[in-house]
Amino acid sequence: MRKQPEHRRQSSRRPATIHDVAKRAGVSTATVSRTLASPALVSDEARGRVLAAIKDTGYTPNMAARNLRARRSMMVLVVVPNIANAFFAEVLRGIDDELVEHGYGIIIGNLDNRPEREARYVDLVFAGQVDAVLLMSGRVPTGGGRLMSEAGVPMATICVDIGGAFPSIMVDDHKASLTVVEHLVSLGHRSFGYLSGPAGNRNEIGRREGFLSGLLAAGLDPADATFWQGSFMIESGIKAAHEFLASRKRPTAVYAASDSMAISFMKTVMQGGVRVPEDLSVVGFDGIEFAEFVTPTLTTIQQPRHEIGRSGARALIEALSQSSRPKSLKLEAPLIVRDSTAPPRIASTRLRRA
Amino acid sequence: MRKQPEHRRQSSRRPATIHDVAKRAGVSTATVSRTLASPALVSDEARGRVLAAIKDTGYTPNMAARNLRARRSMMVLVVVPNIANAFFAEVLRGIDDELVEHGYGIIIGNLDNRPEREARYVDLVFAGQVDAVLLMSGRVPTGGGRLMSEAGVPMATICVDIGGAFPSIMVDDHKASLTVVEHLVSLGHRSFGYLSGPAGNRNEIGRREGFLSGLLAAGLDPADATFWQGSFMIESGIKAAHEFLASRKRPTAVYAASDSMAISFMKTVMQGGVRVPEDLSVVGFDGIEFAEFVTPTLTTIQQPRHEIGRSGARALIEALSQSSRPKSLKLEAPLIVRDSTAPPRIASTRLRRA
DNA sequence: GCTTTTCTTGTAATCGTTTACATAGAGTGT
DNA sequence: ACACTCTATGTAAACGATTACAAGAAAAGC
Repeated sequence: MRKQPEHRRQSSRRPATIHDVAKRAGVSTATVSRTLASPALVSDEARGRVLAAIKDTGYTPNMAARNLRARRSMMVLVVVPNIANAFFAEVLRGIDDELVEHGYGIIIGNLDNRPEREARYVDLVFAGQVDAVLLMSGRVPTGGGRLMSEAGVPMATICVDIGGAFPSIMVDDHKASLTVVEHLVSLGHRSFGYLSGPAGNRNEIGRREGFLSGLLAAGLDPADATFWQGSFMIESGIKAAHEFLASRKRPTAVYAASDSMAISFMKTVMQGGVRVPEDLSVVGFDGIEFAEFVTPTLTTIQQPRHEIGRSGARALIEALSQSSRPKSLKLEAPLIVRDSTAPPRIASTRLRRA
Repeated sequence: MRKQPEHRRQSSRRPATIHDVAKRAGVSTATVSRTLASPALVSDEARGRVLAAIKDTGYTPNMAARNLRARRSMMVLVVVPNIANAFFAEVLRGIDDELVEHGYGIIIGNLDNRPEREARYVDLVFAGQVDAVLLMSGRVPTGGGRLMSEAGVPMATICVDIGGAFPSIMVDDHKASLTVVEHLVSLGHRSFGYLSGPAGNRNEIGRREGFLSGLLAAGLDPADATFWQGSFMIESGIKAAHEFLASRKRPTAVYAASDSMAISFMKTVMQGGVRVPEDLSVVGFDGIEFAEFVTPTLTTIQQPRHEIGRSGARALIEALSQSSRPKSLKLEAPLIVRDSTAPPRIASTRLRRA
């Protein structure tokens, strides 16, 4: 069981270091470092030699060393509940756009909907491997008995509201829901169904309350509305649809708290013989790409996903440069009216095709 | 313009280091390090004290320091052409699943379809910030006059074939195309259309050749087929559809080299009055989630995206541990038959609804 | 009891940067 | 000619881990 010699990967020659450059240029490592970090401090002559040496050697500063010395990593951890979720992809793009501009990189923390995966990323943060954290999961990750938020790095949540004093960048759920109800009411609807998100979820709460406020504002009694318990996921839309089909009391408009539910709900009731939008109007929430491609195309609240990501990243960058806490932000989410909503049949038969 | 004192972020007390732990436990830093890396070398008694001290101080090893010393980063760079593309999300999940098991993290390199973004990630690799690279873009990233592949880190491409001696983990395009044609032929189709990917693209070439081979195998003349030049993207499906609608010679089955094109093609010809699958069968390639939700649901080749990601990551891990090159791999891609394909009308009217 | 082996532990070098401090030379003002 | 500022550079100490090597103590062999 002899020990291997320490450097065994000599096959690929090791990359040039600042020492190699310094030697070749005939200067000290300090001058090389300065040439890169603050060129004004270096004479034209020396700078020229250093740059030439850098080119010759193909030198790239070693990040681990730089980060160790500078005590920062130029990396941001983005915690996503499930990377396969199409909704997050565009948000990630927004984050990336902003971060790249400021020289930061993205480390993806994919929880894959398994809380036990949180620990790994808690460690990452405590290990100083990232300078800031953007959270898209529904709670503060924990692991080894500590909360990620205790690590002392700037942190913000986006898309979700996890309560507490946590800075969050998201859409105004309440306000968006209001516009949904207003739209449906203006079409002539009077009987509503609401397909909810998971009980207790803060986004769900905001959307539901907006829905209820909307009913009240229209002079309707929330008690007359039908409620189905959902989970934001596809399956719960199917389940609710079956309940809808089995029920005698059918609202003329259903508002689902997510597009996934809206789409699966719509598809399932249509298979049950219900025509959308003739017999039933359906509205979703999120504005996923899908929504434009289903038949009929889905009326929904468009979350400005790219903008959310970008704003979230920007909030972190600001907090980083001012060493302050990130600031919360509520964004506007427009209602996109498509083909899944129309005047109800009974109330306005004459208006159809007008 | 006075200089700031060096440590200005004293607001959040700095994290515990190995020295803090050593002092508290009354041992040397070497013993602390050994307690973590190879506990067998440490006496029970010392180990106990060290572990207690670690718990007390909340110590987490600093990664930058560890990486600097160990000359590795435990990070893998994944270069994606466009992170917002739903296709890649599931692949990423597969990659993540495998990497997490081996203690590696993911750094996302999002090119956002802009080649100028490549340089940043070339630097990252040369800077030793990642131990390996997984490429999903169509070419080897370049920047500052050097190729990413010259950095000497293990590298493989997944999903795509960029030619050369590059290890690739992907689906057998040729074989998959064959099964598409076989399926359509078995339904009774005799006249075909092919909606291609971008000219010269290696995946496109494989799929096209498979298509042609299939025709020949069925005793058909490829010269009778209709070809539309596409780009894998949505718009080119729409464009091809308009050409289809304007043409007198309409094949009874169209095979598109991507789902995006298949879906937009299908939707557009349907708006033009063509019924799918009654008048026209449509097949796609990729198996994106969408494909299941369009109307009619799309028959397509299902790329095992999760498995591709996982295998790609595994190939890298293997190469890393054996300090060898990653090995290429071709995966099976099944045909998923859905509602967009049916026997052609003319040829088999009697068979319909049978 | 003396040598040899085994087990623990500590010392200090190392990884590749950045940067506070020191220094040397040139320029400036009187 | 002297004191003083500036500019350009080098020296060396961090940053926080890992680990080769040395060394002391305890156990084992004869």
